[in-house]
Amino acid sequence: MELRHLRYFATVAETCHFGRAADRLHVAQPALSHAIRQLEDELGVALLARTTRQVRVTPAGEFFLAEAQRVLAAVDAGVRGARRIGEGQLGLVRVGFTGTAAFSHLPRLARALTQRLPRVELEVRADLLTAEQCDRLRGGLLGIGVLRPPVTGAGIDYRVIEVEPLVLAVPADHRLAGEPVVAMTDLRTEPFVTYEGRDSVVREAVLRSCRDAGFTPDRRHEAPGTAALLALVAGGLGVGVVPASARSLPLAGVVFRDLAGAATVELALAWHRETPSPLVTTVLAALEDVFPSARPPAAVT
Amino acid sequence: MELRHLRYFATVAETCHFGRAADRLHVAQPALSHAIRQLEDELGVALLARTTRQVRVTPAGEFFLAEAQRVLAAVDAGVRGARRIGEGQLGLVRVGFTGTAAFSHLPRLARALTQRLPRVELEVRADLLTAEQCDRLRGGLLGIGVLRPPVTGAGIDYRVIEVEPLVLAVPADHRLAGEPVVAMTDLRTEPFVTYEGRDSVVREAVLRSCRDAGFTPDRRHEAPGTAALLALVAGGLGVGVVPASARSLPLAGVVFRDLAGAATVELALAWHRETPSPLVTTVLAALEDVFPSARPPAAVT
DNA sequence: TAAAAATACTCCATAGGTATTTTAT
DNA sequence: ATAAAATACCTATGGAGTATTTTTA
Repeated sequence: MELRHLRYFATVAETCHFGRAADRLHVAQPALSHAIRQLEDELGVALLARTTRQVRVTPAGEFFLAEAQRVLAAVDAGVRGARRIGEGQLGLVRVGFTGTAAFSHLPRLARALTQRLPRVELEVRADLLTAEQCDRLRGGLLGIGVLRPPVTGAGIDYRVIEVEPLVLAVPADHRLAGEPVVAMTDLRTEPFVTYEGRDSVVREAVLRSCRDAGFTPDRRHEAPGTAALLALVAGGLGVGVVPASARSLPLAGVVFRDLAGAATVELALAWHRETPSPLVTTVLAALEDVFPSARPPAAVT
Repeated sequence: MELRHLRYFATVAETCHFGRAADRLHVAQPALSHAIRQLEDELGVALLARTTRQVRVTPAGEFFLAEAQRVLAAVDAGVRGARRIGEGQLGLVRVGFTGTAAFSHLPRLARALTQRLPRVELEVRADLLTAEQCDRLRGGLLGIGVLRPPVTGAGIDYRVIEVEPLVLAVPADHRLAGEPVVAMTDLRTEPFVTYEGRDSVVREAVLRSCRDAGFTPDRRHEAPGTAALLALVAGGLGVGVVPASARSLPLAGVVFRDLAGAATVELALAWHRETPSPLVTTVLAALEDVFPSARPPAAVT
């Protein structure tokens, strides 16, 4: 038995007329008679009760028709689905985010995705450092990473979507809270709350900024993420230097001030160069105009 | 696309090995390579990522595999179902019953059917007179009738499964309630509760019995069915003459007594001769030893 | 008698076979 | 070096076409 038999039978059963069914199927009438006969022989049941003047569907035919229609519908669904997946319009993307990007960029990304690729499901893994994301991209555990260059290791392509200045976060009652702009050098004597961990790109940018301003910061406390860091700042335990996108995480008792003389950090979309799954490709393409490149694309070996 | 493609793909995807899949499918390996290539070309998607050393299923392939399996399962179900229907082992039989048969014979019939043909559904239409059942059998509204011959009209075959004597139903305090056997002639002066309607076979048998005993009954009341008739008897409104199977409908205040000199009535399984649907045929066959013929089969034109 | 399904017969497209090559580990 | 998929090529089955017959309403 082949799909041909089911297609032929379904059409004949629906029209109750071999000639018209043959027309619809673009085959000659004897081909139909033959195929239906084959089908009935294989099943050992009459599906159609036919005289030369009328064709009726038997109870067995009625039942088989229902199944045949299910089958043909399932085939159709399979074809469509497979094609959609092939075009990257259906499936599950796992997207990783660095700390603050989860707050500032995730909402826009999610909204854009559900609007443009409604059949693509989004799975989010937040609070991943750049190095962790690169590993997971290579391992296929992530499809796309929202991270801060430079990327570590080989095989990762990325596109910078934002160049953010570092800004100052101080308690609302801090002496610098009143200044519209603060210079890095003003922070020489301040106790710092910094990000913890060796691999944090922001942490490195902050330390570099201090070095460039001619001092080594008094790192009084460390926090595992931006939210915790700001909480410590609100508690008056020190000042924080964080990416501007942290402003989308307002916390009572913390004010943000522009920082003159501080480094910038970048935010980029990254993916594994070797496995350009159609899903990731279309998702990246769909995100092109929501997150345009902030600089010409760059690749790192 | 044909089922062949789905069968081949499913097997390769399950084994992840063209050679072993070819063995399982009893075809040569190049045939598989070719068929899968065809399928992928038609879909425009790679379903299998293959090197000469390993075969992996792509996400599109994963999805398509699931659909293919659904399809193959549905085809199988369709084949099995159609065959079962062809053999009459699946489907819905509508069975009609005359008044008392519903109480005396329906339980046994239903039990036998669910046990022997568990996939056959039973739809019961009770309280149908013989003439009504014959019409419905001819019209295809009933598959089988449990009725009292003689059948009316042409095209109905039947098999007598029971020859029942008529018995007497009297109030428990009636003068005849004490007799072990009552003769028809003893009823000459009794008020009768009879079945209503012109076509009732039992009613005619009762009237004939009275005529044979030399009297015309005093038909004081009429009831639309055995249950109602017995209720009137219990109420002391008269005596009833009913088929012996009415004994399976015990009612407080009514006692049954054998009747000497009364006619017998038959109970038969009847079906439409022209449309011997496999369902009806197997059901009748399955009922053969639960309801053996009480006399050699008879046909009426 | 006429419409429509079945049958008879022919042809070529293609499914599937064998032999061989290519490729990745 | 070798297992395994792809390629090349060939054969024959059978799907589908045309012409015709059969059937029944």
